[in-house]
Amino acid sequence: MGHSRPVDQAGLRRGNLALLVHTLRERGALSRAQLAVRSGLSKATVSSLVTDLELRGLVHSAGVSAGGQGRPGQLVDLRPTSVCGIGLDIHVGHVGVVVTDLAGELIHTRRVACDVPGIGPERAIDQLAELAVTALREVAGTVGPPVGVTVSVPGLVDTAAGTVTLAPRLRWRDVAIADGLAARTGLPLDRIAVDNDANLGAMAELAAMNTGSVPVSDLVYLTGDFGIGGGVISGGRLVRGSIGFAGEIGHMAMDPLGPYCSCGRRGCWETQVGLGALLHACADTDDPVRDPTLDLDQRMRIVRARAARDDQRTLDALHQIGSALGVGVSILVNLLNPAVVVLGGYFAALPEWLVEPIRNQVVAGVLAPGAGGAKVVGSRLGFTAATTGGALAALRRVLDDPTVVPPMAQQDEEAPA
Amino acid sequence: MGHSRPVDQAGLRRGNLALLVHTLRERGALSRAQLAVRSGLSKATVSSLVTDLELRGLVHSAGVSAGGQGRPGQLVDLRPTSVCGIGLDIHVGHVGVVVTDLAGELIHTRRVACDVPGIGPERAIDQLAELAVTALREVAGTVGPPVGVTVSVPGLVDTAAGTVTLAPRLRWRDVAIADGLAARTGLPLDRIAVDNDANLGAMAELAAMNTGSVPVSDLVYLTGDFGIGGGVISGGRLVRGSIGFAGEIGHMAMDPLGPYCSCGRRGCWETQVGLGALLHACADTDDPVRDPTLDLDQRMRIVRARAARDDQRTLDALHQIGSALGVGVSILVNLLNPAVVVLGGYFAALPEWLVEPIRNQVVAGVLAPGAGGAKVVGSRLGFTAATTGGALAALRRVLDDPTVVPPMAQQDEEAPA
DNA sequence: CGACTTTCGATCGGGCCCTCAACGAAGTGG
DNA sequence: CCACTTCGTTGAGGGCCCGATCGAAAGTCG
Repeated sequence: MGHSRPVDQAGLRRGNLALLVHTLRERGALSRAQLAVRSGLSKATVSSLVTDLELRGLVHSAGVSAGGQGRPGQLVDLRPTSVCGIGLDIHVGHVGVVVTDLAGELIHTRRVACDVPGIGPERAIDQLAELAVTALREVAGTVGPPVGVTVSVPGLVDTAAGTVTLAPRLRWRDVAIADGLAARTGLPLDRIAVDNDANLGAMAELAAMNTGSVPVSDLVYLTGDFGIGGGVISGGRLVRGSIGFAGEIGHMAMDPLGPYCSCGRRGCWETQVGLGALLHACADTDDPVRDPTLDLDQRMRIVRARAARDDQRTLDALHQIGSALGVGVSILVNLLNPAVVVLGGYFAALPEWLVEPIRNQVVAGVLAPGAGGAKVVGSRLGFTAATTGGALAALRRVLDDPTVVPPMAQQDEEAPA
Repeated sequence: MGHSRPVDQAGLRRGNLALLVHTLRERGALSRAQLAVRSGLSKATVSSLVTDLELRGLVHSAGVSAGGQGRPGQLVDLRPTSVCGIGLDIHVGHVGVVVTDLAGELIHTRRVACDVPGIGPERAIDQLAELAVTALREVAGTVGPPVGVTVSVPGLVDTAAGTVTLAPRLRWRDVAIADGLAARTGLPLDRIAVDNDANLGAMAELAAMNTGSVPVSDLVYLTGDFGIGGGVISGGRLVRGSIGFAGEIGHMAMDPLGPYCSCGRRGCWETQVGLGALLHACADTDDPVRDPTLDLDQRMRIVRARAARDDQRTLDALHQIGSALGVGVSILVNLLNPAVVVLGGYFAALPEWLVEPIRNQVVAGVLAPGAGGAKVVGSRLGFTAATTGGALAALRRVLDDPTVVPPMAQQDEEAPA
């Protein structure tokens, strides 16, 4: 098993620094005394840790706590602008970038249309590097240096090597993205990560979910346009599989007599619920929503408009897709018992019509009473889920080990680049 | 998220003690110097930790390491007899017990036929308690005190409360097993755990798998007789789901037009691959293998014998079951990318005929080339997997925190009861 | 056969970290 | 103006890990 992690007291310190940062992220500004209670550490230790974090610029004073008798506490809060995380996104038709601050707030985003399969890996990585560099230049005045970059890819990824093993829809195979980005941007290689888009989307949705009061640690995220991907989180951890290929859910065999799939098999789930199936069901060939040159967002807007005015063919199509989604989701819920199933990708544009039929199928198809408590919801992040997840994944380096940010000699506002 | 674990240096010590115990379990007897290298700790620390473990009776000297020049190392090894773990098992037709020593070696096992649904929970727990007490009496001379008891149940379990939420095949609902066992045996309540049979089986198979040189941390375990259960391990951790209902795999909807299932729905996987489907396919009603009064082992022996002498109807039936298994396993492999799929329950009695058709389906039905490296193998533990897993789960208490075993005043061989 | 080399394991001092207790600081309420 | 309460800092204390040192126990080689 992976139990090989020797612990020294530097690691202990790291863990407790991270504990305070996490506590502040979840609960907002707190006084040292409150931090001590929330974290379970002693007041003395919290004082020491907070001083440390202040020196690193990760937290700062935030006024005094009001109310109550006794001496008011001096609030401590994260200094969101201390560092930033960068998420990059490659898709078939575009590349994108998201920059968030330490609190996970979005501070910059951009998307550029780009025929990725057409121009090939090298020029696509050029584009990515340019996006990253310009984004960094734009946010340089308002936020600290980036702690990392994570690239989202719709395909199979070797996260350890930072390479794309196989991305059929990009027509990529064995592309060393991390190396390429490091060479172009000058960023250190160990701060560049590559991951699957559904995995990153799942992490982003999990984070968005956990701003509420009820913590969620088991979640399934579905993303898709023409293909369908899945991201699974169990116990707060991503389910990656033995070689990182988990979540390849679009090719579940749902119907041995179904239509042929691009993978060569029949009746894969994505032939039933992929964007192709929806468009086929709701419009004829010459319909504008089936115009492949149109942007995906625009086509979704058309479908939404038709559904909103109760166009019967569109409603029927959505119901059909929703039911087929529900059958597959039932399998996932039976197997994984998530607290939430999040619909991302193009599904996120149509929750009003998809959630209900899915729920019905799930309640009917899951053994556990009440579907084991599983809720089905539309994504809050939509098409930016994966990119946001990439930025959060980059921030995780700091969140899990605040000592990666070097202490500053003085209490300067900005760290050097 | 579940990040709320304040760390003090007692916890640090605990972690490093556990690290040594784990290292010894995996690598066998090692000298202190080797332990230092393997664990990443310093020699000085290892010396201190080993002295601590010796005082607790968990390790002992085991000769000297041969070969090489320089002073020979004094080998340290686990003292397997220091403590034991107890696994109890409830099934429809029997109750059972397994006792293992600290190394996981089986030192006692017993199975008693018992009509559990007929006699009801109270008398079934009586039986369990009696099994546990007699087992403890029998092993008292050869092994130390039990560190815990884990009860395996074929159904939905609330592990936190130690209760069975729902076990249709036992006709149990909301049965407080842990409380009942504690009252009957006098064992402390916090050392009695309850878990699902497939989960425990998965953990047992994982442990059996990891005695080899290639570590496995992603595994799917299938168990079944008339119903089918699943245990999923990802990254070395059990996938439990948000309320512990993960792995309810028998009721995946595989065929909307399939036969009716006991759950009221149609085409559940277990209607295709459950024991009922096999028996129905391979024998007429009056055939002895369909005699419900016969022991399951015996019926499997008959089927094996027929298949071994190439009885066509039996071979066809096994091929049919194997193919249907393969379709479902393909879904699991696509979604979870395990390194191994272990066939437990009655499947474990027939691997020669089931593994091949499953493999074929999986290779054909999984997107990742070579099925993502997933191997399909028969269980090594057979029907005792869940019970053995229970004993291992009980031992985990010591393995993860060796300080639960109190230090002895002298180097006595046996600890007091 | 004896000195040298190599490796092992125990011990000691040092440094880091967390905790407890004590204390001054900074408010509120009477 | 004085208790009273709560906050945050400080210093003493103890636990833990680590590096260095040293004696012990082999093998090696002349």
